[in-house]
Amino acid sequence: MNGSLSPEQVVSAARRLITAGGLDAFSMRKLAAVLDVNPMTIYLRFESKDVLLQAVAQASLTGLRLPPPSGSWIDQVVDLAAAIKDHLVADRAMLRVHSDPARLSAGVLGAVDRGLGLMAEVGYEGAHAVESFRQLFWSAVGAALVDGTFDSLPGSRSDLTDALAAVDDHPHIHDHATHFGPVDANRLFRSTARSLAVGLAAAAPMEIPS
Amino acid sequence: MNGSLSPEQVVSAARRLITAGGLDAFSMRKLAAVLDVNPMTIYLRFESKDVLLQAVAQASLTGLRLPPPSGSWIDQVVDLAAAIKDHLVADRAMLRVHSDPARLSAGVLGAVDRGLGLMAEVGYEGAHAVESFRQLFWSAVGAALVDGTFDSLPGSRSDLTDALAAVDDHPHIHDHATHFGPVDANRLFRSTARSLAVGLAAAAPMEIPS
DNA sequence: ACCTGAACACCGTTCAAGT
DNA sequence: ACCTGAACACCGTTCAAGT
Repeated sequence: MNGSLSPEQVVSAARRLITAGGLDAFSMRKLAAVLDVNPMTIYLRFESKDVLLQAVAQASLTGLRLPPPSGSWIDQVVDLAAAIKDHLVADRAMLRVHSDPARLSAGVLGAVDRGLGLMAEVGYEGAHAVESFRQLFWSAVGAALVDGTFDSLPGSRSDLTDALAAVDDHPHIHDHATHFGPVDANRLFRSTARSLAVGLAAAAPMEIPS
Repeated sequence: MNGSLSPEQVVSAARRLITAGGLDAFSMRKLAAVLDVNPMTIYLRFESKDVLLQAVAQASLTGLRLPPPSGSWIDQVVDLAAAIKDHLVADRAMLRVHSDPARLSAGVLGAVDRGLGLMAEVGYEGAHAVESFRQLFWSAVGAALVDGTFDSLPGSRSDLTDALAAVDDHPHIHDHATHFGPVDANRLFRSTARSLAVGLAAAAPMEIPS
């Protein structure tokens, strides 16, 4: 190893390691082993594990691709939110890391621009357009963070088994017990985004374009 | 120390430690020091750090209190979502831990029951009621996870400074640049929940009750 | 200038030994 | 039966020393 270790090499090796083994199992020493380098050599490129992980998180945001616009206004809103969420989910292992990715990737900027455009189409202007798009954007981020947590909070069968024990206090749960199947994260997010889009459209100054 | 260390003591000390110092700084050895006990004694109560953290996460879900129902149907839906989210945010440091809290607290069950009831009020039945409530519930969980990440993804001023550099490709961002102030997480979530509620109401079989 | 080995102050957890 | 001390196999990071 002599001047041959670029920061990009470090980031991409770290990304591979995290995607393969998760964030918890990631360590500077393992990364050094994979790079066939002394652990301390990495510290010549990145001042700490934290700084390296931020670079990794930023790299993971760069590849967002938007689907071509098609369908009704509501369809387009839902598609956009889903694209954001899906991209974030793909790099979910790194999401927690985001404490300061000040610079945004071109992909994310494209999504922001598309979203603002959609809001403008139904008459949202200025701060209202920003506000409306933010609802969509942060819902997508939340869904991405939540993805994988599904089945560990209300909704899975095992939860309801317990709930039925407390059924005296919870008549509605009792009535709907048979309908609590497993959660399809993707389907659920799309229907949520659709409801959100309908709500945004209803409050918009203009009619929904056809 | 002789038979005097209850699992409850361990959980509540762990909770205090995590709330005060965050999950990253939490360790079994520090917990043992706070409890004035040998680190290994904790392992007689909980088989691993992971298992202990799950018990902590579950304990943190127990205290959810619902606000008294008031206002329009939409107001109530928004209030419910906000209550869930606020409670989760309060214990946000522990949220990541949830890999298997199979048993739900009474507080969460109450929220599920209230939500299903609200959906029934506008005519959602069976699986549709469950589906509609899930949109609300998981939005709240997502918002809770996201809370604190605000200002690190699109929306903060520093982001837009960068975005303006790429302005040729992003006309909508350019037009709205001055409206990207800091994000008020709480206000944003409430307006998101409101849009969601409007969307759910619009698709409901019945009229919104007054 | 660039890299490294040894060392420091931590981890979670195992296990043989103590009372 | 209940607890513990020493030990193992790890961490991130510092820093003096090597080339």
